[in-house]
Amino acid sequence: MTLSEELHYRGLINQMSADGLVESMDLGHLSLYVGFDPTADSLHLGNLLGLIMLRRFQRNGHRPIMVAGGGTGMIGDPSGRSTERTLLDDETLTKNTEAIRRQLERFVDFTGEAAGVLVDNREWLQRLNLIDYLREYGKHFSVATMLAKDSVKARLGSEGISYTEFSYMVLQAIDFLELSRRFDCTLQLGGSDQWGNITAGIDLIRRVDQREAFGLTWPLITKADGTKFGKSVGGAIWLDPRRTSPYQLYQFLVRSDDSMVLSYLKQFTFLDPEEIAGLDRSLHEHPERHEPHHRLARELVTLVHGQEEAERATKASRSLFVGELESLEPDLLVEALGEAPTVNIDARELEEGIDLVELVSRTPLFGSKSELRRTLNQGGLYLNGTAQRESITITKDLLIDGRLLVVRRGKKDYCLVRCGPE
RNA sequence: GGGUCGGUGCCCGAGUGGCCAAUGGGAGCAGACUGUAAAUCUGCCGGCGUACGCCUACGGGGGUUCGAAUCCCUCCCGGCCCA
Repeated sequence: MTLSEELHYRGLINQMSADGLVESMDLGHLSLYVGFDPTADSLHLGNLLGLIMLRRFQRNGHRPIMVAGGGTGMIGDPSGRSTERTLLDDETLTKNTEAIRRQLERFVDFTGEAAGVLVDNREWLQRLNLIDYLREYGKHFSVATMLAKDSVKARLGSEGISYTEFSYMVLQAIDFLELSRRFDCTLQLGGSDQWGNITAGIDLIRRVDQREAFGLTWPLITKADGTKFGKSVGGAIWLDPRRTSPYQLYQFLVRSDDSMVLSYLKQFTFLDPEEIAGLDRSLHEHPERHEPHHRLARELVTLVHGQEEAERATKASRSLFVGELESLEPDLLVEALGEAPTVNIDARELEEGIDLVELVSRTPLFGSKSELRRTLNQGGLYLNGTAQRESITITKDLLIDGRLLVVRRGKKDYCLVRCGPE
């Protein structure tokens, strides 16, 4: 299967700038880039597809270039946003860019013929001065064309857009031009919301250097309800394990909708079509086994955090959701709940006994005592696997192995309470 | 700068002197069903207290009133129209 066929099969092509792209794509030896803006000090699941795309191309002999947007990040991309961004200060931006660079480094191969490249566009964008910017680049942009971009149109129809954000596409176009000169980069990839920015670059390269460049976008990845993939209620799913633990990432993926899981497997993993077909069968014949879901979770946690963490997350998930957690060996229990939040309490407090509500309010499981009481009344609070309907007094004899309590909210949220001196 | 309409709980959006912690929808949470899925059904959904209750809240501040999200003044912010 050629690269272009594969991308089609996987549902990873939304738009392509020219038919000629297919041929050069299938021949190999292109240099291509994806940009990552440092809006936070970690990438999130939404950025993952860009990284995976670069890998797919690299496997087919193309050279991947990752651009950390230290410069563009100073302006703020209006694409896909209904509101103006707050400008990040220099210090934050530098810190974020550094953090993101470190994450990016782990995703492509920097050796071999198609060795990857990592650059920060601040390198060239910061050197621009206003007069040069307007004379050298601004002159090539038609305001009418800029106004016609979806990202701009959408904003004009809602809260408006500042001149600063309006100019964003020019900066991204300059990036593409710069990369085409430095690395002979002739292809830019991005999510579908990047189309306008990408074509701005293609146009600039044609006007200034009379060269042909290409663009390719992948579709917006959504959840079954139509909202963006990679966001949970609490916010984004991060690639930094300190923000989103491997276990949480695993769980997020395992809970993917049946209706979406196959397309996620195609888009996010490197499994071949036969294997995916097998998982498809499993989904239909034994939906309760969640095989595709676990495979997806396993693959991505491995990709992001490595083999070892993936093992741990898998094991923890299996212990917590298959079979009786409370019959586990205490040590295994601690191991399985290693990813869950843990609170410590002093053994002396249990001498007199402590109120269940009081104890559980110290866990991060509930936002307030009212919420906790509500859940308790509704039978959604479990202590050592048994639903509690009203507050009880906790004493030593309720401890598992004389040292542990397992608190659970609903079906999925655990907290481990350790009791000891400390 | 002038005119005008508007700013309500996580979001949308009713309410236009007391019955308003505030209708409704969405999101969220819990329960039932199941498969850690979807759909569906039920309950909850500002905080604190088991509870009669108290506190905080309808852009900010001030005022009228026994009583204000609702009336008045003022300030801030946004839409539209005029300049």
